[in-house]
Amino acid sequence: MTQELETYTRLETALEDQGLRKTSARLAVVNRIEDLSSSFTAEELCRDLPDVGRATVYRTIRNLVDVGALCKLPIVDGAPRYSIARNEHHHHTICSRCGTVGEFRHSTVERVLRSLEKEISGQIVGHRMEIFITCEACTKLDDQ
Amino acid sequence: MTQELETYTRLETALEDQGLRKTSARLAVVNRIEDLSSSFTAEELCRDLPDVGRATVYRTIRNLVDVGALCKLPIVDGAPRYSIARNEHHHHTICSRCGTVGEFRHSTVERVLRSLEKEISGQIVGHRMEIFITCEACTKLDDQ
DNA sequence: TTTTCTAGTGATACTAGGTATCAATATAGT
DNA sequence: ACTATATTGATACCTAGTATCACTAGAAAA
Repeated sequence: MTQELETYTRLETALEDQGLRKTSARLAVVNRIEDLSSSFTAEELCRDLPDVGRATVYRTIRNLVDVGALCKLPIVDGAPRYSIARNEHHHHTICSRCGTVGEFRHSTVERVLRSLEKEISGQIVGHRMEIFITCEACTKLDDQ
Repeated sequence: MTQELETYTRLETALEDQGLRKTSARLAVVNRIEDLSSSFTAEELCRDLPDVGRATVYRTIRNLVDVGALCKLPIVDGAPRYSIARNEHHHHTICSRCGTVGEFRHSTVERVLRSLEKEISGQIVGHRMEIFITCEACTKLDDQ
């Protein structure tokens, strides 16, 4: 009984929890996502993994989104970007230059929602908040 | 000099302000949008206006979005929905059943942003907030 | 370890949503 | 009415994503 058993990554675990087989194709997708450490589009992932079929890449992404391991961020005028969900409930920062996605939590957002309940007709069932930024790396590029 | 001069709608005015010709195709698109009184997708508009070419419908929508007369709301797993922008700065409610879009303004959202500036690395250049609801009409459908 | 059953794969064809092209046409100014 | 040019819309094309289905590989039983 070694530490090896602990080396399953959180995405691998997400697959297991779904009762999905750990196939070489799925592991390739999952490993690539974890190597990226940033957000990505489905097509980018396909390009990075030419030996995995497009259909499989899309299917695996969908599995991971369904189980909550990935967030799918709709992008106006572009393909949705995916990022690993690190916290239970959170919001995103998106760099409008390079597309890098970050996470933040803020209790005030939830408080805003409660106060809005009165002025909104209908029942609130969810919300989404994104903050568009110029990230530090892109700001540095400007300064040069 | 009659009141007739006042009958330009806000979308017609938006076209004029762009220096765009008021062609019959564009007026058909604009009138249809104003008749709708709700949000719509580009394809819905094409279906409603079979005599206007698809390209023209899409072009006109793009013009109106560019000038700020329409809001383009990205929808996860679906075509973006458009709604007339009635207020300068606002956020949207979206009924997750029927897609109806509403507007709301809330000063607290802006206050949240200011307090977030400290904990976010990079410069905030914009934001977006959407509240997903079950609207009253859809709630009534449930009750039956 | 081989067999067997089923989940998974990936090439292909397809769909939806949207844009570029370009000859034909409508618009607005003279 | 004439003319210059903005606009149109049919067409072809593009990107993103899904359905199909014969084939393959994983996992569990024998």
